[in-house]
Amino acid sequence: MLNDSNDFLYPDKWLSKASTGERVACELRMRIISGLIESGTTLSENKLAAEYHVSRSPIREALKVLSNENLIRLERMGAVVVGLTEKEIEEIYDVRLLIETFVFERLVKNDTTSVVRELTKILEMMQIAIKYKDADEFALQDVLFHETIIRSIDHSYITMIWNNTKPVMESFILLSMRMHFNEKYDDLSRIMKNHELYIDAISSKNREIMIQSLHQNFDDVQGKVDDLWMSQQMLSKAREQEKE
Amino acid sequence: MLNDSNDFLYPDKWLSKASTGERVACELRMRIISGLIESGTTLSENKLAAEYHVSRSPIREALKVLSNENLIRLERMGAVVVGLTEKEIEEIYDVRLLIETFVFERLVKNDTTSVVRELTKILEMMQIAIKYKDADEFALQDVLFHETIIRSIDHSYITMIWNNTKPVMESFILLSMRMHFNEKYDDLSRIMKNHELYIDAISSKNREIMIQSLHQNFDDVQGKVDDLWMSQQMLSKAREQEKE
DNA sequence: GCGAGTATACTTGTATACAAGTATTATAGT
DNA sequence: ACTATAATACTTGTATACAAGTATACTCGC
Repeated sequence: MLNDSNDFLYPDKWLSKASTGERVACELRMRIISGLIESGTTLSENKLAAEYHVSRSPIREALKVLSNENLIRLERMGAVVVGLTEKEIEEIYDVRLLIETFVFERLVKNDTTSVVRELTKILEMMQIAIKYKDADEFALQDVLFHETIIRSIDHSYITMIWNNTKPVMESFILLSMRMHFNEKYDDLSRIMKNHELYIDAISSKNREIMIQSLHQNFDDVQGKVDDLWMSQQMLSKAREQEKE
Repeated sequence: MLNDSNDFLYPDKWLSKASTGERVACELRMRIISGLIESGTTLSENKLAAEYHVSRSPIREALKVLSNENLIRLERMGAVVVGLTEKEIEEIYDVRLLIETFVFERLVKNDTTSVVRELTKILEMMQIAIKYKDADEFALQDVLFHETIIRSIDHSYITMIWNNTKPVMESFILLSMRMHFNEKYDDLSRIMKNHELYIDAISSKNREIMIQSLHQNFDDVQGKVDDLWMSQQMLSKAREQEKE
């Protein structure tokens, strides 16, 4: 049932040390964000357990996780899928803008050389990922880039917010990258340029550049949002045609 | 074992519709924040299950919740208590400052009359709570005040952040209020004045007043932090003496 | 044909059972 | 006395079992 038409969506190697529950959460998350599971669908623990060939324990765990991420709503009977509309994606980026701005203000008060060094390393990794056309790796490094910045100030509650938004963000970026990677090289170089700008802002502690970079980043995303949105629409149309 | 010296810390009536897992989470949260469970302690699912006379299922659920709130760290063997130091409390208020500022910027773009009306109602409830010296009710309404503001902009990810920080904040405020309520009436009137200021800022859409109010609020908290901190120290000293 | 009431099937929440793995402790050998 | 190895006791993760509650559907009465 699960493997009828699609392979697993989430990269296996990222799940090496994950428990069954985490694996299910990742898989469900991808299926929800990609639109394979439509908004409004009601998920039942029993059915999911049967589909994934596991017991209800890990399923319950996964549903709790997804509920925290606002992808589903746990109700009396069943978990209804909230999904990710354009609105939610904008809201996630609101949050990222908010915390990255906060982090920047903290960051510039201290020595930033070690962070800059780490970020530069990640940037080079991203370059390699482009070279070998590895969309997943590129997405991973992209997320890691921002995570590195955010964790650098050692603020447990900012980190908490990051931890809660990261999975959705990561999945979203992953899907976007897979769709774009082979077509739009312009986009990729723009993303790279923007990340360089980001590093510049941090190393020079220049607020202006920072804001410029953040907005640029947001614009980048906006395009991806539209595309993902369109692809979801297409998927759902395709499904409707199947039903006929 | 559990009821040897202390009654339950969390108000029973707030748990009317809660599951066992939620109840355990609330109780453990209060015990951690109050310092009854010291930082660094390792909690075992089995022992907790035995203490609370429930099975491991709800305990696991509770530990996941507390882990999300950054009160414990789930490790290979056991969950180690992180606790709430002065640093963490400041960090929570960083986050609240961050999101309430964001919310204000959104709020002033729309009609605020209905929110102001709700807030005014809550303020009157707080006044009644003072009149009847009901610290718990006062704390509840205080938290509800801020929740009302935050939820008013209907931003799912800001709401998510609130949901994740609320329980700790609520417990913390609850404990603070219980300690202060009967001693410092000055504090209470200051808090009330500040909430009025908050409402003024929203209804007049005045950014200056808003910032003033937020900072005032933070100063209020700072005092409470010191006191709670001291009380934790006292508790831990008392425990050491018991051991002798 | 239609409405009320009951029965059934499915829901979650909690308890228990089991398996795999890890730390600690005790014992045996040097 | 000390080290190494083995055994034991305790850890989590997953599966299964059971109970209480809810929605649906069917049947019976009108």
